[in-house]
Amino acid sequence: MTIAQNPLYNWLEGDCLRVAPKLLGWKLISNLGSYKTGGRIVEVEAYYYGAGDPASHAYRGLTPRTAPMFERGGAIYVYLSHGLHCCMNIVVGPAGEAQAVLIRALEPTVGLETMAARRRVSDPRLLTRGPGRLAQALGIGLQHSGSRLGTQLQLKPPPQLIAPAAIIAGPRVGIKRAAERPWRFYLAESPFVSSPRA
DNA sequence: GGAATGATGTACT
DNA sequence: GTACATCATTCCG
Repeated sequence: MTIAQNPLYNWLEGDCLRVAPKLLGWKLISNLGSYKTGGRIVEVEAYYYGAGDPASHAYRGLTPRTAPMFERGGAIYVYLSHGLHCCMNIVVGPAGEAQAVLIRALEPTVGLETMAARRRVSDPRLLTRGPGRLAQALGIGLQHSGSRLGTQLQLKPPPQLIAPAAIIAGPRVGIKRAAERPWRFYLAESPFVSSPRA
Protein backbone atom coordinates (compact mmCIF):
# COMPACT_ATOMS: atom_id res chain seq x y z
CA MET A 1 0.00 0.00 0.00
CA THR A 2 1.41 3.35 -0.94
CA ILE A 3 1.28 6.31 1.35
CA ALA A 4 -1.13 8.08 -0.98
CA GLN A 5 -3.58 5.19 -0.67
CA ASN A 6 -3.25 4.93 3.06
CA PRO A 7 -5.22 7.53 5.05
CA LEU A 8 -3.19 6.49 8.08
CA TYR A 9 -0.30 8.51 6.70
CA ASN A 10 -2.16 11.58 5.40
CA TRP A 11 -0.96 13.73 8.28
CA LEU A 12 2.62 13.24 7.12
CA GLU A 13 1.90 15.89 4.50
CA GLY A 14 1.81 18.52 7.25
CA ASP A 15 4.42 20.93 8.56
CA CYS A 16 7.42 19.09 10.06
CA LEU A 17 7.39 21.17 13.24
CA ARG A 18 3.92 19.83 13.90
CA VAL A 19 4.49 16.33 12.54
CA ALA A 20 7.75 15.69 14.39
CA PRO A 21 6.29 15.69 17.93
CA LYS A 22 3.27 13.85 16.61
CA LEU A 23 5.50 10.96 15.55
CA LEU A 24 6.42 10.30 19.18
CA GLY A 25 4.74 7.14 20.43
CA TRP A 26 4.31 5.69 16.95
CA LYS A 27 6.00 2.39 16.25
CA LEU A 28 8.60 2.20 13.51
CA ILE A 29 8.74 -1.32 12.11
CA SER A 30 11.40 -2.68 9.77
CA ASN A 31 10.97 -5.82 7.71
CA LEU A 32 14.39 -5.50 6.12
CA GLY A 33 16.66 -8.51 5.83
CA SER A 34 13.66 -10.85 6.35
CA TYR A 35 13.59 -10.04 10.04
CA LYS A 36 11.00 -7.94 11.81
CA THR A 37 12.52 -5.34 14.09
CA GLY A 38 11.53 -1.99 15.51
CA GLY A 39 10.17 -0.06 18.42
CA ARG A 40 8.38 2.97 19.73
CA ILE A 41 9.65 6.36 18.61
CA VAL A 42 10.80 8.36 21.64
CA GLU A 43 13.06 11.03 20.13
CA VAL A 44 13.01 13.00 16.85
CA GLU A 45 14.41 16.16 15.29
CA ALA A 46 12.87 18.38 12.60
CA TYR A 47 14.90 19.79 9.67
CA TYR A 48 13.17 22.36 7.53
CA TYR A 49 14.92 23.65 4.41
CA GLY A 50 11.73 25.45 3.35
CA ALA A 51 11.95 27.56 6.53
CA GLY A 52 15.56 28.54 5.82
CA ASP A 53 17.09 25.98 8.17
CA PRO A 54 20.89 26.13 7.68
CA ALA A 55 21.31 22.84 9.53
CA SER A 56 19.31 20.93 6.93
CA HIS A 57 21.31 18.80 4.52
CA ALA A 58 19.13 20.30 1.81
CA TYR A 59 20.21 23.84 2.70
CA ARG A 60 22.30 24.24 -0.45
CA GLY A 61 19.53 22.95 -2.65
CA LEU A 62 18.79 19.71 -4.40
CA THR A 63 21.76 17.38 -4.87
CA PRO A 64 21.89 13.66 -5.69
CA ARG A 65 22.21 12.81 -2.01
CA THR A 66 19.37 15.00 -0.78
CA ALA A 67 16.95 14.35 -3.66
CA PRO A 68 14.72 12.09 -1.50
CA MET A 69 14.17 15.03 0.86
CA PHE A 70 12.46 16.93 -1.93
CA GLU A 71 9.86 14.23 -2.44
CA ARG A 72 6.48 14.38 -0.75
CA GLY A 73 5.86 13.06 2.76
CA GLY A 74 6.52 9.38 3.26
CA ALA A 75 9.90 9.21 1.55
CA ILE A 76 12.91 7.89 3.43
CA TYR A 77 16.19 9.83 3.49
CA VAL A 78 19.29 8.06 4.79
CA TYR A 79 22.74 9.67 5.06
CA LEU A 80 26.15 8.51 6.17
CA SER A 81 27.56 10.24 9.20
CA HIS A 82 31.32 10.41 9.80
CA GLY A 83 31.93 7.59 7.37
CA LEU A 84 30.46 5.09 9.78
CA HIS A 85 26.89 5.55 10.81
CA CYS A 86 23.72 5.65 8.75
CA CYS A 87 20.90 7.85 10.01
CA MET A 88 17.28 7.69 8.93
CA ASN A 89 14.80 10.48 8.26
CA ILE A 90 11.13 10.39 7.40
CA VAL A 91 10.36 13.07 4.82
CA VAL A 92 7.18 15.00 5.54
CA GLY A 93 5.26 17.85 3.94
CA PRO A 94 4.49 18.50 0.28
CA ALA A 95 7.05 17.75 -2.44
CA GLY A 96 9.74 20.39 -2.90
CA GLU A 97 9.90 21.70 0.65
CA ALA A 98 12.52 19.26 1.92
CA GLN A 99 11.07 18.86 5.37
CA ALA A 100 12.46 15.87 7.21
CA VAL A 101 12.23 14.29 10.64
CA LEU A 102 15.35 12.53 11.90
CA ILE A 103 14.42 9.52 13.99
CA ARG A 104 16.92 9.65 16.86
CA ALA A 105 15.79 6.96 19.27
CA LEU A 106 13.36 4.10 19.74
CA GLU A 107 12.22 2.08 22.68
CA PRO A 108 12.98 -1.37 21.25
CA THR A 109 9.90 -3.63 21.21
CA VAL A 110 10.13 -5.94 18.20
CA GLY A 111 12.92 -8.36 17.24
CA LEU A 112 15.18 -7.70 20.20
CA GLU A 113 17.36 -10.71 19.39
CA THR A 114 17.88 -9.69 15.79
CA MET A 115 18.75 -6.15 16.81
CA ALA A 116 21.16 -7.37 19.47
CA ALA A 117 22.88 -9.55 16.89
CA ARG A 118 23.17 -6.68 14.40
CA ARG A 119 24.44 -4.33 17.09
CA ARG A 120 26.61 -6.90 18.84
CA VAL A 121 25.41 -5.73 22.21
CA SER A 122 22.80 -7.23 24.50
CA ASP A 123 21.83 -4.26 26.66
CA PRO A 124 18.38 -3.14 25.39
CA ARG A 125 19.25 0.45 26.19
CA LEU A 126 22.06 0.42 23.64
CA LEU A 127 20.09 -1.12 20.78
CA THR A 128 18.25 1.89 19.36
CA ARG A 129 19.39 4.92 21.36
CA GLY A 130 20.90 7.36 18.88
CA PRO A 131 20.30 7.61 15.12
CA GLY A 132 23.31 5.52 14.11
CA ARG A 133 22.54 2.70 16.50
CA LEU A 134 18.90 2.73 15.52
CA ALA A 135 19.63 2.37 11.81
CA GLN A 136 22.08 -0.44 12.44
CA ALA A 137 19.60 -2.30 14.65
CA LEU A 138 16.87 -2.04 12.02
CA GLY A 139 19.14 -3.01 9.12
CA ILE A 140 18.82 0.38 7.44
CA GLY A 141 21.59 1.49 5.06
CA LEU A 142 22.26 4.03 2.34
CA GLN A 143 20.57 1.74 -0.15
CA HIS A 144 17.25 2.54 1.50
CA SER A 145 17.50 6.27 0.91
CA GLY A 146 14.85 7.22 -1.63
CA SER A 147 12.48 4.38 -0.71
CA ARG A 148 9.11 5.10 0.86
CA LEU A 149 7.18 4.02 3.92
CA GLY A 150 5.32 0.87 2.92
CA THR A 151 5.96 -2.79 3.60
CA GLN A 152 9.67 -2.72 4.37
CA LEU A 153 9.50 0.27 6.68
CA GLN A 154 6.20 1.19 8.24
CA LEU A 155 4.60 3.22 11.01
CA LYS A 156 1.97 1.96 13.43
CA PRO A 157 -0.12 4.36 15.52
CA PRO A 158 0.18 4.43 19.31
CA PRO A 159 -2.54 2.75 21.39
CA GLN A 160 -3.33 6.06 23.01
CA LEU A 161 -2.56 9.70 22.37
CA ILE A 162 0.63 11.12 23.85
CA ALA A 163 -0.12 13.95 26.29
CA PRO A 164 1.53 17.22 25.19
CA ALA A 165 2.94 17.59 28.71
CA ALA A 166 4.94 14.38 28.22
CA ILE A 167 6.85 15.91 25.31
CA ILE A 168 9.93 18.06 25.76
CA ALA A 169 11.27 20.38 23.05
CA GLY A 170 14.91 21.41 23.07
CA PRO A 171 17.90 22.25 20.86
CA ARG A 172 18.95 19.75 18.25
CA VAL A 173 21.94 17.53 18.96
CA GLY A 174 25.36 17.80 17.36
CA ILE A 175 24.77 20.66 14.93
CA LYS A 176 26.74 23.89 14.66
CA ARG A 177 24.37 26.09 12.71
CA ALA A 178 20.92 27.13 13.95
CA ALA A 179 21.69 25.32 17.19
CA GLU A 180 19.30 27.55 19.08
CA ARG A 181 16.14 26.31 17.38
CA PRO A 182 14.27 23.96 19.75
CA TRP A 183 13.42 21.44 17.07
CA ARG A 184 14.29 18.30 19.00
CA PHE A 185 11.34 16.53 20.59
CA TYR A 186 11.43 13.62 23.02
CA LEU A 187 9.36 11.80 25.59
CA ALA A 188 10.30 13.13 29.01
CA GLU A 189 10.01 9.86 30.87
CA SER A 190 11.75 7.56 28.39
CA PRO A 191 15.08 6.00 29.39
CA PHE A 192 15.70 5.28 25.71
CA VAL A 193 16.27 8.91 24.72
CA SER A 194 19.84 9.75 23.63
CA SER A 195 21.79 12.20 25.73
CA PRO A 196 22.67 15.57 24.24
CA ARG A 197 26.33 16.09 23.44
CA ALA A 198 28.25 18.57 25.50
C1' DG B 1 41.72 15.78 -8.95
C1' DG B 2 42.06 17.26 -4.09
C1' DA B 3 40.54 18.88 0.35
C1' DA B 4 37.31 19.90 3.88
C1' DT B 5 33.27 18.55 6.20
C1' DG B 6 30.19 16.07 9.33
C1' DA B 7 22.19 15.65 12.09
C1' DT B 8 27.88 9.89 15.54
C1' DG B 9 29.50 6.11 18.42
C1' DT B 10 33.04 3.84 20.98
C1' DA B 11 37.00 3.41 23.74
C1' DC B 12 39.94 5.11 26.86
C1' DT B 13 41.88 8.35 30.74
C1' DG C 1 35.83 14.73 29.23
C1' DT C 2 38.78 13.82 25.10
C1' DA C 3 40.46 11.17 21.03
C1' DC C 4 39.57 9.21 16.94
C1' DA C 5 37.75 6.04 13.40
C1' DT C 6 36.36 6.53 8.33
C1' DC C 7 34.00 7.82 3.74
C1' DA C 8 30.15 9.80 0.85
C1' DT C 9 29.33 14.13 -0.56
C1' DT C 10 30.23 18.68 -1.81
C1' DC C 11 32.91 22.53 -3.08
C1' DC C 12 36.88 24.58 -5.07
C1' DG C 13 40.43 25.08 -8.51
